[in-house]
Amino acid sequence: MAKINEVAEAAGVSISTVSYALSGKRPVSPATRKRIEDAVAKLGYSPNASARMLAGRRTNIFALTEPLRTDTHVPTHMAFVLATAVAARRHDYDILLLTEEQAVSGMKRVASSGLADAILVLDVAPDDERVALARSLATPTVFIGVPDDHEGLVCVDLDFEAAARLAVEKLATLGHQRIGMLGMTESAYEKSNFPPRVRAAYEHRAAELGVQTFFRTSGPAQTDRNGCRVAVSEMLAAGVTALVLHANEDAHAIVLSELDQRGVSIPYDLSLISVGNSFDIDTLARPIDSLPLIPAESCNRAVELALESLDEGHRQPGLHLIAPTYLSRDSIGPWVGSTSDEPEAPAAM
Amino acid sequence: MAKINEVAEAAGVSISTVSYALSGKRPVSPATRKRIEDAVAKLGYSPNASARMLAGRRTNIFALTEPLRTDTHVPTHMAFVLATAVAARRHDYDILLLTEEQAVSGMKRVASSGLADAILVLDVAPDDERVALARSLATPTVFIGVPDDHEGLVCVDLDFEAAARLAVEKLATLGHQRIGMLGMTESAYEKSNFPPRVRAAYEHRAAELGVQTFFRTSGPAQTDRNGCRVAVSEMLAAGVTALVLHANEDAHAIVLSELDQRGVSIPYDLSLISVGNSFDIDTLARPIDSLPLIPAESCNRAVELALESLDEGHRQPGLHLIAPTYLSRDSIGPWVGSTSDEPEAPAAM
DNA sequence: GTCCATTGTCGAAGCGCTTCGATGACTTTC
DNA sequence: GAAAGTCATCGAAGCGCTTCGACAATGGAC
Repeated sequence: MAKINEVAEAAGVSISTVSYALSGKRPVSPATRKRIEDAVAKLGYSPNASARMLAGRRTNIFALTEPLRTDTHVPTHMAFVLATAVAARRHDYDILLLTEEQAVSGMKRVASSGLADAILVLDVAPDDERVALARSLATPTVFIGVPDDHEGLVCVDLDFEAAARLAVEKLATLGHQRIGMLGMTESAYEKSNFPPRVRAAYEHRAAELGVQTFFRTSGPAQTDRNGCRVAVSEMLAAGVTALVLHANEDAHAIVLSELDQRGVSIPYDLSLISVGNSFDIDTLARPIDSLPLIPAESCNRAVELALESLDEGHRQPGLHLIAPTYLSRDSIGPWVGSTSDEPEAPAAM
Repeated sequence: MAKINEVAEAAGVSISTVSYALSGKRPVSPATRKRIEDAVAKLGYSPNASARMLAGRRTNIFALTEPLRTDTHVPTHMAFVLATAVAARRHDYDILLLTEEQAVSGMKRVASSGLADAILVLDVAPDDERVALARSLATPTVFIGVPDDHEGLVCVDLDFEAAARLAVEKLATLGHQRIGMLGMTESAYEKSNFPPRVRAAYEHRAAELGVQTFFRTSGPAQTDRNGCRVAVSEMLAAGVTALVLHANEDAHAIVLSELDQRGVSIPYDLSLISVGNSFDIDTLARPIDSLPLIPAESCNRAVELALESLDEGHRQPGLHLIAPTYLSRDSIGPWVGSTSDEPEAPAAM
């Protein structure tokens, strides 16, 4: 491992000139630069990370706190971890993992020892204990996900409410007059203020557009196979011609199999849109249109925000909502039922 | 962020005394130690990681290279990542993530910049490109998994061959005289020398014990639902009274559902043992006895080996095979069939 | 009382970089 | 042709620790 002074000697210049040539922070003449580059290549020089951190007061490391909760879908979680790592590397940053208990205690440690320049928070819970901690830390912290109490924090997430509205608009434009939403579990609507807001956005936009809405959860505390089936059948019975899904992968699969079993054809008998899904929609038995939560998008934005907040003072808390993107899989179509105001029995019932 | 000199001043001692008091590398009188501890507590002092790295020539960071291959089971992979992080923290080490392309290029970067003290290699392929790289690096590297060509490397893994032998012994002791193995995919037996060795160990030990063996793969290039079913039915037809599974989770599930469908009762009609499974055996429809590959075990050992190889010179390449542990789930029982040497048709057929 | 160990503490020299201010060597300007 | 400005480069002072050698102060051996 060659050191910077060896490069300087080999190139016949001073140490500082080598540093400036490599960082580009001050101009260096082309001739000198060439000699330095040759020396670097010849010696296989690579700056020592520790020395650089100490002198440069920047570690080029982000800590990633990610307590893998028991009810978290592992592949989705992993997708976020990987997306964060990729996004960080694009800006020459590495990711230090803080898992399990370290997710909290590690944040303190990393902040007080200056091991990381910023902390990225994954798998955010509505009442996350890392919220209070983040407020007490001097190290910039970015939440990927929005906790209920996000006062003073920097948070990134998909604009779920906009996604819900967009889904409603799509369906309304196609003539649907009765639509349903299969939501998350009941407990999700009690424990957090976020799912109710998505539901409210859906209902509010539908009301504006004169569309009648129905709503069912996908189970009491966790996705309930039978509950989902009943929910779907009830909404179909109520004359719903389109369904918005704001639920997990299991619930999607259950709905699809139930519809398949009933001979309900998508999109002819029923239009289907998923909002805020973080799993891969194309692995479903029948891929459907979606307004997905894309890990890469959230993580890129989070990394950018983390970088911004490194410039002291530049630290502006706030919610950063990502505009939803519509992914078409031909699962929605125009409403072709009776033109009466009171459609009673859809074809499939 | 208080610095060490502030602590020294507050305690009325020199900087070096503070350092020694905190590291314990030289004796410090109880009275002085107390004053220093008080000062540390009062100032909330926490040593600066960068400075410590530079001066101490140790980063207390392990790099973890983990390219998530497309055919890797994500939750299993995640279990290894988490186990590594936990094991590292127990020795006061943090984990730096090297994912995707960075899995290889990151190894070089991390090694040449001295960012990590050692590199841990996950998701090892038979012909892993990181093998050659590891040999060229001065940074100690530990493989969690064994590549085909492991000459000169430090590798940790379950002793799969011992596990296979142990499974055979268990069954032989219970009186089984015809046993079968459902192995991995065909391609696994062509591309790597490792699955064939497990098969060979199984066959060799059976021969020693006078037990007749059968063998089938679980598909050509990937687990094949139908292929597995046929394999099971063929082995049952051949009079097999016990089955050893050395396959992925899907294959296990397929075998169980096939047996269930045929009314084959475990362990009365058929004994079942899984060897080297890295998924949670208890999430199967019917948990079965196993000699599992336990992430925490491999990762702990890997971390210990990494630490050992930090003491220069102490670097002894070698395979470190972990003795298998038998996990009972009551899926094996004594052979109760005919005592004839040629059992033709087991009860379930 | 002298000599030698032992113990606790200190000062200073790094670790390998970054960065600031200074200094020549040239150009430009009037 | 002197004053002012540019440009490329250098030297040195850190960054906040660890660690080595030195050195009083103490205690025991004789």
